[in-house]
Amino acid sequence: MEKSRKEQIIQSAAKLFKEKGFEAASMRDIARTLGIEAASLYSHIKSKDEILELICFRTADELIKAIDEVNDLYFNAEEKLSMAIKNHVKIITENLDSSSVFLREWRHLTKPKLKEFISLRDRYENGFKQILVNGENENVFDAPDKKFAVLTILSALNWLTEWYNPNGKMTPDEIAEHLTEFILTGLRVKSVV
Amino acid sequence: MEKSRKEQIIQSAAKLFKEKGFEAASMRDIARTLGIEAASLYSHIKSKDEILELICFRTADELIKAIDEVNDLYFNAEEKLSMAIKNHVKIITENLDSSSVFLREWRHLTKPKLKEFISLRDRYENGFKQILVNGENENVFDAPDKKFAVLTILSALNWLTEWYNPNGKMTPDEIAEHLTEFILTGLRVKSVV
DNA sequence: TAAATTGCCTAACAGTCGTTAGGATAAAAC
DNA sequence: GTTTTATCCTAACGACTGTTAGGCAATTTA
Repeated sequence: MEKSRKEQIIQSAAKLFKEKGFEAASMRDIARTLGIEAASLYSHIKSKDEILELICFRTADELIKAIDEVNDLYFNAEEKLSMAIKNHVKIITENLDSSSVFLREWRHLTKPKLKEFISLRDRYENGFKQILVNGENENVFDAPDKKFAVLTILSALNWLTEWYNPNGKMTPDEIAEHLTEFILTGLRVKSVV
Repeated sequence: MEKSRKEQIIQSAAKLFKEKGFEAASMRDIARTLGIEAASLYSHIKSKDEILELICFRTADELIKAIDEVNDLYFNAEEKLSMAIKNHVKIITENLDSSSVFLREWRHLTKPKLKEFISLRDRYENGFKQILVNGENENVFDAPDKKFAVLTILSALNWLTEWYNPNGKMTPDEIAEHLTEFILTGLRVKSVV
């Protein structure tokens, strides 16, 4: 069975929102990619805003589910961080369009939903923060300013949407490995033990 | 002497483009913040597109000038990287609105200017890449995939526009220091030498 | 003092926007 | 066989978009 019309609409919209931005992509643009008229979209969705909400909140839910799982399943902080990064990279690379919209276009969410979204995002960041606290207790991480560290880590992960190419040489897992290595040990030459 | 009207327009536009996005911010919005009519803007600027171009290319020029200077003035790779990061943070934090537009809204540049912009951005990235090559030759950096490393570093720097608060506790220089430290040595506990 | 320039105005343009109303057609469910 | 449901259509709405034309008043220059 192929995807429901609604799902097709959301997918097309995500691609266009990514390419042109939420405001610049019109309902008529979305309709055109599906070979129908703009008015016909409204048999499947309530509004343009609703499409954006669906895209943003789905991705948010997926990320939160992943970080909660990691914090539940693993004990070791290094392992936790490594898994969290792997999951993040996986979710982003497997849903490039939605992820870009999630990261770039959430600003266009309207009032009540916007607040809800931001609190979800904060919750995700706290999941990462928790890992850093764990790592400090285990004496393997050194990050005095946790919030700063989390934002720096996530920024490195999120920029993926700007340059990741599904046809490139690196697989998502390789990217995750590189990033983990980079985040853990930085640029400096590793001393031979 | 206060800023020219043109400069005021660009500044107001940058703020609005940052807050609402390029497409969502209208000429009437910009005019309103200056207490004039939208049509009056055209005594000072050619088009909405021109405003975006001015914002994007100014920031690009400033960044490129800074990286070229660093590569000219310093020899030591670690010092170079540290200075490059410091300059980047300085430029971004001192021009938060323009920088956000530069990073987020450049997609809306139109055809010929868009290409020009991308090549400037590439040139900036190459400036950083050069530093990593230096560091490898000096045997102080270990980054097999230079492009990957540069993108990861820049992503950490660029996310600043998303969370930096001029009224926050950290000064730009402190932020730059933290970032340099993070990029150089990562999260891991530093062994006592 | 006359001429030119600057900075703004009102009015309007052609086009696009998201969305609704109301109806047609075909397939699925009862 | 009738009703429901899904999917699409045309036509139109009011609002808003970037931009131009043409003119008025004040300031600066010659």
